[in-house]
Amino acid sequence: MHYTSEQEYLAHYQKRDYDSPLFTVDMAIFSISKGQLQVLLIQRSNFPEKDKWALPGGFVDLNHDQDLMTTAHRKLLEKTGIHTPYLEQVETIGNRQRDPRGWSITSLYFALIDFQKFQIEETAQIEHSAWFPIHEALQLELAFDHQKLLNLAVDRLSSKTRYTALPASLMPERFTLTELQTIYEIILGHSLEKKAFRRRMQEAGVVEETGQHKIVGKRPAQLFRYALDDFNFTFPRMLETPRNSNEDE
Amino acid sequence: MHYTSEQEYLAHYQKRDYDSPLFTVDMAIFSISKGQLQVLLIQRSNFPEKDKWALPGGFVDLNHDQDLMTTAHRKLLEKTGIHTPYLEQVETIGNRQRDPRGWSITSLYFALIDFQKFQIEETAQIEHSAWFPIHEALQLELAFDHQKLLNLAVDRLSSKTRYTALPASLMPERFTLTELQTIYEIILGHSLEKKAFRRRMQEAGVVEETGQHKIVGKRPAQLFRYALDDFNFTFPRMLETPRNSNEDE
DNA sequence: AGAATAGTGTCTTTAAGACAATATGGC
DNA sequence: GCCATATTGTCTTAAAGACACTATTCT
Repeated sequence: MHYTSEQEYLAHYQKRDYDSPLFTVDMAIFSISKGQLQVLLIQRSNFPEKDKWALPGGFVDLNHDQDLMTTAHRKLLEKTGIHTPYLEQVETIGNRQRDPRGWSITSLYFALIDFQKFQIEETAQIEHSAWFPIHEALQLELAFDHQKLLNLAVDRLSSKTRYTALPASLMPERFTLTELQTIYEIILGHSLEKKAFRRRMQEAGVVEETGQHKIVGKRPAQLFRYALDDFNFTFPRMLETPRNSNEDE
Repeated sequence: MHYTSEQEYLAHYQKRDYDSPLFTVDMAIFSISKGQLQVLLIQRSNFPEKDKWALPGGFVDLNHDQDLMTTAHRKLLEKTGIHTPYLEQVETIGNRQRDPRGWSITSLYFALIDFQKFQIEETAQIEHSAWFPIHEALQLELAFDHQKLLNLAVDRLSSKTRYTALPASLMPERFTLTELQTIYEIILGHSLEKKAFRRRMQEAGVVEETGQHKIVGKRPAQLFRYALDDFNFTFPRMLETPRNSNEDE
């Protein structure tokens, strides 16, 4: 059949003229608690890969989702009850082997959420979900290729931590610089120089003083807030690993 | 129906249980010629968006493509006859508006190819294709959301040029440092300091001398080759824009 | 006063920018 | 020798690391 106008073409067009692979969105939802980077996993209640732990994810809702980001936000909301944190697309993986049902594609997103705000959404929660420290999660024999996906997300997070202000999105509204530095250190897996860290954050204008203080135990600490619109601020240099320490291994 | 084993589940599983969006791979194929960054566009011979210029792209071949990267390589080969350049996934865009046929998703890749090696593949070439300088391409009213896609690819390329050795993948086997610097300058849109550029490349061990020289006209220049395995080397600092120049605007 | 945590002073180091000076080969 | 292009010397600058020192509050 030969069409002579776009209208005519679209009138005759049927979805499913082309065989289309399965498409899903998967989420690596990160938070920090107990001094460790944690990831939220769900235990699958259905085949395939029933009973295995997996990254939360699912299909696009063609009727309700405006775009992929919406799908990711919806998944996040379903699993955590949280609505507005930082979401970033990591990578899209597609091949014939990753799912026993055949050719399938997933777009992987990661989310960074403030642990204090958070509570697992129990409503209509068929599947178990739980937080795992990253290194435990990676030893869990996850469903599908989710170990690889989780590694991709962790790598992206730690690499961006070296040159952006992204970890600030894990913080509550107000926070002390020591708290922020601790978050950086947890993600990076090594310590940072206090003076250098504070200078970097303040001189770049990434954080600003609120005037308020937080008394925890000893000397009260100044409370700061994030001073920029988005979390994609890039520093002109990478953070280094401490110059003496022979790296962990 | 309730299944009790993965085998049983898979035996009854049918594709198309879920409505799945259209999925394509689109390519921003870059090269450098005549002192400008160029992109390869094709003129669509079919509906929708017939006759408009577009990024080359198409559906996954579920029977032959191993994974998405293979699909991208295949598209590149079909359009250019070239087989092994640098390919990188930029982003995956999916929403309801971008294609008149409904919800659709595209994974955008970019390729960097050595213009000297290249010739447009005329074999079985139904669609016209042509190279355009980026700024011309962006004024062309491209099909679908391809202007947005092209912008994403260009942004990724220039941002990675600021802190990686990626542009080296645009070079032939052997090249002079002046040639490489020129490529950087074209992509970035501003000049770079000669000494600083050479120091950066050589001290990081990104390039190595071949011992050979190239006599163009005046003093012969040393020929270098790329010294690393992959093109993802990251420098510890960003290139700056020249400190005096008040930027272009 | 002593402990603990917050915050600063300041010297060193790394790698980039600026710019002038030198080197080489064609004509 | 003159010109153009390649290549190097070396001073300055930006921003990070190291590390010691001061400040504030609690007990």
